[in-house]
Amino acid sequence: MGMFDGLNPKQREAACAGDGPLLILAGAGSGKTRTLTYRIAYLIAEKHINPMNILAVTFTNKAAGEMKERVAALVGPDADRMWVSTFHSACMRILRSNISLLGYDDRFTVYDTDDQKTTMKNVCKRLNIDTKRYKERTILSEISSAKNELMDESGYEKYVLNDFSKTVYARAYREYQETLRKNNAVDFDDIIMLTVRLFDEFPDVLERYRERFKYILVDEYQDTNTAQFELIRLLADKYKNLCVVGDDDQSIYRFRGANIRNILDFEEHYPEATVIKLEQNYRSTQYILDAANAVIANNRGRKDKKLWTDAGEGKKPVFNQFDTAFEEAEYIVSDIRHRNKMGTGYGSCAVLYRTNAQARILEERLIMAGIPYNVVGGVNFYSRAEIKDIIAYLKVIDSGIDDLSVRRIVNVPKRSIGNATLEKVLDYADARDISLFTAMCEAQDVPGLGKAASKIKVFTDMIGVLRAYRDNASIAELINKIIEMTDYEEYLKDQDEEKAEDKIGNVNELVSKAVAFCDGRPDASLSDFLEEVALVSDLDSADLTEERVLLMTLHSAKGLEFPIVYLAGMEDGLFPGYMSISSGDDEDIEEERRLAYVGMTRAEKELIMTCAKARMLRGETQFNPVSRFVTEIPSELVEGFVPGKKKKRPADDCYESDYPRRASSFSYAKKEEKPVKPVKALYTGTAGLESLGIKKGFQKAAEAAEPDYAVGDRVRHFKFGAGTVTALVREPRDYKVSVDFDAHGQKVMYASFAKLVKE
DNA sequence: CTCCTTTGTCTTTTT
DNA sequence: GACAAAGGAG
Repeated sequence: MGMFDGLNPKQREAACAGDGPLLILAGAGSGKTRTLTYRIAYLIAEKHINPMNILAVTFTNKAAGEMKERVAALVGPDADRMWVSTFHSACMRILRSNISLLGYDDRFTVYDTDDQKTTMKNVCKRLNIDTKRYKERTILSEISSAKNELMDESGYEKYVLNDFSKTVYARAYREYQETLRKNNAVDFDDIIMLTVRLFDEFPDVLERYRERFKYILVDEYQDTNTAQFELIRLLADKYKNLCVVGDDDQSIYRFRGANIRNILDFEEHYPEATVIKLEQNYRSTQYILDAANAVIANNRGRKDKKLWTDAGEGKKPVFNQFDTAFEEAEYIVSDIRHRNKMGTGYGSCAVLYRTNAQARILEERLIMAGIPYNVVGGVNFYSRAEIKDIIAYLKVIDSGIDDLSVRRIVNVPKRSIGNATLEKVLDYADARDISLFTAMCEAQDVPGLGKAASKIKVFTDMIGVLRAYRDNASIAELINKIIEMTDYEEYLKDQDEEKAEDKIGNVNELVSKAVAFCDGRPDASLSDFLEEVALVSDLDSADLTEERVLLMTLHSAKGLEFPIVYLAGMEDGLFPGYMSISSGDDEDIEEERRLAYVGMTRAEKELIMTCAKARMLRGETQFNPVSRFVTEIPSELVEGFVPGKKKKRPADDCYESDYPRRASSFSYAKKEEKPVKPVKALYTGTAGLESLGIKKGFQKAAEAAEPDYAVGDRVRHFKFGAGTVTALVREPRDYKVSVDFDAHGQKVMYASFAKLVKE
């Protein structure tokens, strides 16, 4: 069978495995997507499965698009009839035709993170929840976790009975959910949870989809959360033709509910499962793989596997430490420029980092050096204010049920409709149980409005005109009409002359996106467009083919590969992040380590790791030691001096002896080490840290030690000088200390970072 | 009602 | 250090 000649024996075994549950453990760069694609092709071409009966699920739209394309290349247009989509868009499709069973209108909208936050703010106001004590974000993430665990508001209330500190969340959850329902909206997590509920409560619906999707394939299975797991389980339970592909070592989305146990316990869920391991790596050279293997080996409870390659040993990974983040960026940029002179294209280089904030300093240096680059991720295109404004207009034109959108645009641009007016209309709407927009249409009946009623009428009339206009115009034309009727460009210029140009550009970009969306599907409705927009991120459209250096977070880099990879900011406190260090939960550090593994295995030919001794973080200079992930690499596998590298120590008894020992944290060199200065010409030298009056070393943040000062004591801060302690509050992870500084006034800071010295 | 100033919070990561 | 939200003045 010629079709499968391009696969290695293991890949072929996986692609051509028989029916029943199948787990493909695919290490980084082992041809995972390729194997999955061929498996689908095998089902269609060899087993003559009707493509209609196949459901392939991925996490990103990009992955879905690529897979569909690749399958089409193998089996032809038949591929169009199968579902290849993300969890979210698959569920959206199911909900669109069935959500009325759950009591929602089938023209429901999807709230993004911003919308959720606004909603929660209103909820807190209504329930008199003190948002100083319970932040909207915290409440929302609690609700999100609950939904990822399939706990609806009633379930959560029961769960909370054992924990009174959480009753506030339970109240907020219920009110939040009611608000969403009133607005006929769902959030991201609802999309999955409601689909599961639909299947639970309506077995006939489930049965229909079970018959439809006789073959199910899931990519990146290690990133599924409980709700997604349950969804797949329900669908696959009848025929059990479930093929999942993943790598437990690349599970990096625990923070948003991914449950690594889903992949680790697959064989327990499906005892009859076939398991195939893909361990041959086609991406990197041996040194890089060895280094990555050495790091990930420090994690416990992983599926045993070891990547190998026949690509040759290649070059050793390189490590360099610098005095400041500025010098680090300088080095990376000059190294890229040097390589470019030697013939390496800019497009071959990628700089990966832990947090988006690190991009800025790198960008500055790249601009100065005149090197073309792209930053992937960061602020999502669709969450920019100007785009959200236009989308809100579209949503109101489309349905008007969604109060949130109405409130967003009612006074944008300024129409002299303020909060007081809005509150009156809102009261009127509440009393009658109608939507805000409907109430606004009856503004003349709303008591106490006075002149404001006519202002509202101008607005509702305009929406009316736009609605009429929509009926025989394309979406792009409609957007242009909105801009024209609202004088939106004028509004942007009034706001900020400088930024206006960019923003107008973005709005035009949205028009192009609308044109592209309608291209090839003339019957697409406004609702379809809005749905697409809700589920798409601009990560999906990132162009990786240009000859530009790419900057992105480690998370965004998953699934990609580059000849030259820089891992910047390899510092304990940044990567692994401060949060994961101080949480005291090993799982957190392990997740960060998997992230390091993902980063290292992106490199094909060369891996360059860098870090800085001092770095500006949250407005304060932080001094961090070399990342433990660097020190976990055996020195014979690294080029360059790793300071603070510990000697092997006798095993402590924290861990069972058959697990690799976790590297101990926060060991740092006691003696002064010479800074690595690979780029002598650029290195300007910095005064020693000590001269700034700072004690060297990283203060251990976990288990905050009680400060040796108390309220009323005189203390000294390295930057703010002398002051008096006015308050000392114990917080879960640290002491929060308030100091009244003689020269700088009142400051509140965390004790472990403030490094206050008692006088 | 709007504009301006001040204050506080934030930095993980995103479908 | 950046940006949003809240609060106060006109």
